[in-house]
Amino acid sequence: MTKKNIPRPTESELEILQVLWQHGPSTVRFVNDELSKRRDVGYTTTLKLLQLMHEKGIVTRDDSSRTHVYRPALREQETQGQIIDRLLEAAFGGSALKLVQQALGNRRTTREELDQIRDLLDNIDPQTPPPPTTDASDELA
Amino acid sequence: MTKKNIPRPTESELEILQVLWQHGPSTVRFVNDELSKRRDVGYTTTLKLLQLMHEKGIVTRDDSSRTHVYRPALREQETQGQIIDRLLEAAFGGSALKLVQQALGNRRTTREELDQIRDLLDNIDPQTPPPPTTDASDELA
DNA sequence: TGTTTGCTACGAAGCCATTCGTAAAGGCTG
DNA sequence: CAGCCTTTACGAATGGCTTCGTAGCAAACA
Repeated sequence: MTKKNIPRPTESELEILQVLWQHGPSTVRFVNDELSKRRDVGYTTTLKLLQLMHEKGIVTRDDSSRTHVYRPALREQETQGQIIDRLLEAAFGGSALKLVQQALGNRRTTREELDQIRDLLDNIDPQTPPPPTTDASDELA
Repeated sequence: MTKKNIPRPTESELEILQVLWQHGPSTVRFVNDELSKRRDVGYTTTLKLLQLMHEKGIVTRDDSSRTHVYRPALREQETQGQIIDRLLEAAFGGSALKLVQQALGNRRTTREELDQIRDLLDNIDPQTPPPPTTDASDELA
């Protein structure tokens, strides 16, 4: 199954991916310890999750030694991008603007972060061609 | 019934909420027609979804006439805000900056939207006092 | 008035995510 | 060596989401 088909990580899987992204290749024990800092989770639960993720191709593992070492098979940015895509469609009607407004509006954001975002904005090439607004309001059913 | 506890809408429920937010109070038929523009969905499926959402308190309905009229019980901004909160925790380690970077970085965003975001930034009161930075970078596992 | 159409209610099935219990095996220590 | 600890592998139970089929009823229509 060398599928390009990237499985969409569940919420639990994302938690684990975050640990792996942040700390690099990790054992089940380590991942579980990290997760345990945030919530109650059994060791075998974490193990099972990692095994499933392995089957799905979300992580790879080195099982040459008895204690397996897992590492992410998905890159952080790509994955996050995908998630945003979904969210954009699912909850924001495709409007990145609305999403950013929400992310920044209802939240305490530091001046430093705001500045960083401004920098980011200045480095974006605006996509001049506004997509032909597919206004389906004239259709009927 | 009158639960304070706001249930977190599922993805399908969000689709429906979007229709209601956008078009106002709607019948099952109307919602289903809207959903059908995007994907294949049976009438009774939409009906059931709306009934469940009603039970959960996600929508209210007027059943005084034979054809019931549903309307959202959650406000768009609040709901979207909640969703962002979750996403922030689940996938972005709580960093709104990272999220915004992803939302804007890998995406075709129009100049107009970028300008609007700049306006938004200018109207945000930055949280100048970075609270006693709980810098966890020295922790180990 | 009898038929057809449209609507709601309900239940059940299928699928997936999550959690946990238990067993088997390797390795380490006393 | 014996026993304990850690690890992996499974299997199963649970619960939630989604979908659909069927039935009953009301309204509209010819």
